[in-house]
Amino acid sequence: MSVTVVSSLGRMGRWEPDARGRLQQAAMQLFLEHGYERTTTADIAARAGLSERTYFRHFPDKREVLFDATHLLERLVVEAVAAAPAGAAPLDALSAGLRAGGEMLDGRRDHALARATVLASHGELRERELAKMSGLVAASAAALVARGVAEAPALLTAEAGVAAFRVAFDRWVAEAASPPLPDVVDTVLAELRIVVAPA
Amino acid sequence: MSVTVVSSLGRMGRWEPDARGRLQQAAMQLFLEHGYERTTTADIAARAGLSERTYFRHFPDKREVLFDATHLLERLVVEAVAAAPAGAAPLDALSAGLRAGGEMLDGRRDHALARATVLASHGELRERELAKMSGLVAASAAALVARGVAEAPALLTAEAGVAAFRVAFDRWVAEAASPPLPDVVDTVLAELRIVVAPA
DNA sequence: GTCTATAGGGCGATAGAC
DNA sequence: GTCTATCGCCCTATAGAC
Repeated sequence: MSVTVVSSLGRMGRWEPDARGRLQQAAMQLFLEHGYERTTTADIAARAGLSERTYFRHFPDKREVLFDATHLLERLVVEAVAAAPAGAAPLDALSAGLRAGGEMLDGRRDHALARATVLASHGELRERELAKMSGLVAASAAALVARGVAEAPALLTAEAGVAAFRVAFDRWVAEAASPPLPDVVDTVLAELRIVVAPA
Repeated sequence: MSVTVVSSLGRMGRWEPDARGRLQQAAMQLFLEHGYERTTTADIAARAGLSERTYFRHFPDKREVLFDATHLLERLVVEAVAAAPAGAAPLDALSAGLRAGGEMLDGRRDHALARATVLASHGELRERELAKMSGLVAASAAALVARGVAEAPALLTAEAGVAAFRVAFDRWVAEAASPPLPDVVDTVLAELRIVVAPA
């Protein structure tokens, strides 16, 4: 999920460009090579050709370097929720948003798999991932409220929808020959509707 | 959520009894008095009359001291799911489990409120809380699988049900004159069924 | 119990770009 | 001059090793 937006202007002066992207790349490599625990923030900075102190200017802690793409995912979901047809039910609007988020990730399954491997290796990282998903819930709920949905149903819809997205993502990552992520999202949302259906 | 099971045998020998409970009490007090960040693990140990090393014998990190009751909650939910009527639908069985968990917490709203205040004060703690709820999802899904529910619907039911439980808990804590927690859980589950209902 | 490595923050200095 | 990215050094607390 590094989404390194490399400046096409070439070097901009005294420093190599894209320090942030270099830190992300270095971190992923080192976490895969030696494991998360046995990699220090100093190691990451060194491989990126920067000082440890500079690492902490870009990322507030050791975990955050793996979560830069979350902002983009959140933005895509929120925008697609806003763009959903005016008459759409809350969960249908959110469904459109989550599919849009899924499209962004779908082309990057290799990276998603590598990242999932690292995340699985350490509880700290899984905790951070959950926190990010919780942020997505809040953003999704806010996007629904902006459509005129009341607070309570907006929050519940967001919780259920994002939970389904997580399940879909895990399933998509785990299976080598998986349908495109947006399709898996649709499938899981349909399954959700069934298990939660009123008697 | 400290659930200090004080031994009624009085002092048992060389040490003051219930070191673990004393650590939990000391931590809650200090976090409320001076804030989470400005309390050190050494401070907690000192107030409990123990060494810092002993703190880490009882809890693996600074956060975990606030999460001891999670095991009990998980056990109550799992047992009640197992005890649900054989014919009950997955979400109905889980609903019984979550109400049972709610009953345990219902008599301790003061403590829940104080604890929620501390949790809200620091991201690290909210992350840990989410991780614990994720554990509850896994345990609930396993309990449903033990009833014969297939993996996929069991996981989805657990995700949605526990999400509803969290929403209910937050609502119950936030409102001074709230109905009993099990009732709020029922209310929120009913709301969930509505927002997720198939068109 | 003691000892140590690492995370992570505070502050000031430097060196470009503008 | 201002603004911003970097570095270096000092510090404490966490957490694990011995």
